[in-house]
Amino acid sequence: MDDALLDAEPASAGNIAARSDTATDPTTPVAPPPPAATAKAWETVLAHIEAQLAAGILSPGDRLPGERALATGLGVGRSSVREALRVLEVLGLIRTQTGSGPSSGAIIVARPSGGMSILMRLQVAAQGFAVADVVKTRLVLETAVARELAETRAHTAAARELLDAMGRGTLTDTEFLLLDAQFHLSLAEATGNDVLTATMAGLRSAIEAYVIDASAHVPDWPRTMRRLQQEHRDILAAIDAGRPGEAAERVAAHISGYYAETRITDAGHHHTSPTTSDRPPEMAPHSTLASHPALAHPTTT
Amino acid sequence: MDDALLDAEPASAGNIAARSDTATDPTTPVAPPPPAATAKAWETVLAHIEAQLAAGILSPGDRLPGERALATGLGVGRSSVREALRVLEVLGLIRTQTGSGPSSGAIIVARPSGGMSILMRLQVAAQGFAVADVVKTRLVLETAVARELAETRAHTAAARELLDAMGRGTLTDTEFLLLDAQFHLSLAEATGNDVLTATMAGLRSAIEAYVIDASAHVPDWPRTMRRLQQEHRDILAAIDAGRPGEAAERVAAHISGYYAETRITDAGHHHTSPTTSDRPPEMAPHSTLASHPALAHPTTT
DNA sequence: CTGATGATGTGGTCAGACCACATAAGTGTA
DNA sequence: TACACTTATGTGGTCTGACCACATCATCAG
Repeated sequence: MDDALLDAEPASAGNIAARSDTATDPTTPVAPPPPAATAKAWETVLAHIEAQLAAGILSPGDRLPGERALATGLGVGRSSVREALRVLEVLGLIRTQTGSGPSSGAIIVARPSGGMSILMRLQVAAQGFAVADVVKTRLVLETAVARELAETRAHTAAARELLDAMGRGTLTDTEFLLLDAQFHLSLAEATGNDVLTATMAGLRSAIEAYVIDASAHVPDWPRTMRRLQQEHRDILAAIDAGRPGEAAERVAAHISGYYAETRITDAGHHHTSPTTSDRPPEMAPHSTLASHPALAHPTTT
Repeated sequence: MDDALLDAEPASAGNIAARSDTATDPTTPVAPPPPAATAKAWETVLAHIEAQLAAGILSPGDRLPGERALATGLGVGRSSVREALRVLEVLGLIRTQTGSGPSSGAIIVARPSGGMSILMRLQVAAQGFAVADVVKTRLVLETAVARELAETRAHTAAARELLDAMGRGTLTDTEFLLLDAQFHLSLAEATGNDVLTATMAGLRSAIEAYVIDASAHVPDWPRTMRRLQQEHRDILAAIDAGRPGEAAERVAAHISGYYAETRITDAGHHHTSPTTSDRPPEMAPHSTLASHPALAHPTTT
């Protein structure tokens, strides 16, 4: 059955980004430059795998053929295969592992949160996304999440546990904000909507550095922390009580309140208010969070 | 000034995923295996570029050092550099071009829509995203878009032009749906929120194949097309008249109505209603759209 | 039956070599 | 001098071959 995974050009044709060069088949008369320029080798590989995913030939849990087999099967070099696999890995579609045995090689996983996070994080870093827009979008989504949870009386056990964890002991700002992120994410997860959950995870990840950095500038952090914690309790109470309108309002106030207090949305984009300071425009916070490797595939989802 | 772009370990330390091996600097005492296993070479490259983006050293329009320079500068092989650059390219952060001169090489662009699209499209293909969840999320976002546009009386000229284009002449289903997608996207763009716009583009792209496929099963397509077109006009009218509630309601009805009619949301995920047919579970539509290369970076944004 | 030991196959990485391409510099004319 | 042509030069794109570390599995001695 592995043969199907390597069929580059099935007789039925229609495969995207087929490579006519380097192919040993003399029947196809090269086809001058049909639509656009010739597809790049790594795009061929990516298209091939995407087609097999879309056709259901590959499903989560399945193993991809080895890099060498894919290369020879598609008529490309192994390095091109690797570039495509690297993309798939970062997007959260496959997981690679060295060694031998059933769990080695590239395996389909379909974990979108990691890819969403790195995408949004990098776009914010590269000034493609304004922090203010990230916050606004999060506001829209999380308000809808709270409303839906209240309407459906969804299970919020995970959120409550995180709420309790935030209440126990004295936490540093970073520790609290970590739990805070998990709390908000657990609300999204409670909807059962994976798209929503992954998007929320990405949005949060994109501005995480800014949030943490801003907490240092809050005058009375313990007081702010207590207020946020109380707001969390109120939100959860409104959800559990089945009051959609109140839940949505409280979420909106919670989010916009914090960002207004910390003025996070003032930083980090092209059209930024220039009145804040005279440093080189839009310096990013820290820029080096030790716990922030290039790929922080969150294990949350 | 290119020197800064190659500084792998600035004296201030703190760089993520620093590679102590192959480095010719004997000052750093190797640091056994600090947190986890050694970072992969391509992660080193990615982290290095991300750090420079976050620090503002790299901005849109800037050129990255050449692949060979980057490789020697970071002490990795060129293939590892390429894997990192490939990821950045797919995520819409850089654009590469062969040849010489100022427009060649890798250039920071920060175009998020393409990356968002391929991410969501692949996740749907790999069954990480349920089509129903994509539609639900789109419903939430686009409802908010319509409400905001009506509240702010935003400019909707682009949307109106597309509306007119959809009205002219007789269009095939595919042509109409293409304009339909652009119409909805233009609404998102009108908000000026790039995050929202990119997300909407990704969501649409993820289910585009399903939408087109489903249109073939609509019994009376010209009638459906006229109805959709009328709904478009009503939505735009509500927005231009500044009636947020009505605009939001009409958008919600428009979207959920179409997907209910075509039953698109019945297909394409793990927990799918098994009663529909007895084909191999969840066959994707077509799976090969000739106009659908692996990377369809939309030029819309 | 058990434990050590090698064979096998995986991804991860690097070095080197080409190619196609686009610009820039040089060269030759008119 | 001005213009056309030719030749470097440097870019990404690709392939090949070679290692390495690692994890499993088959083998074999005890």
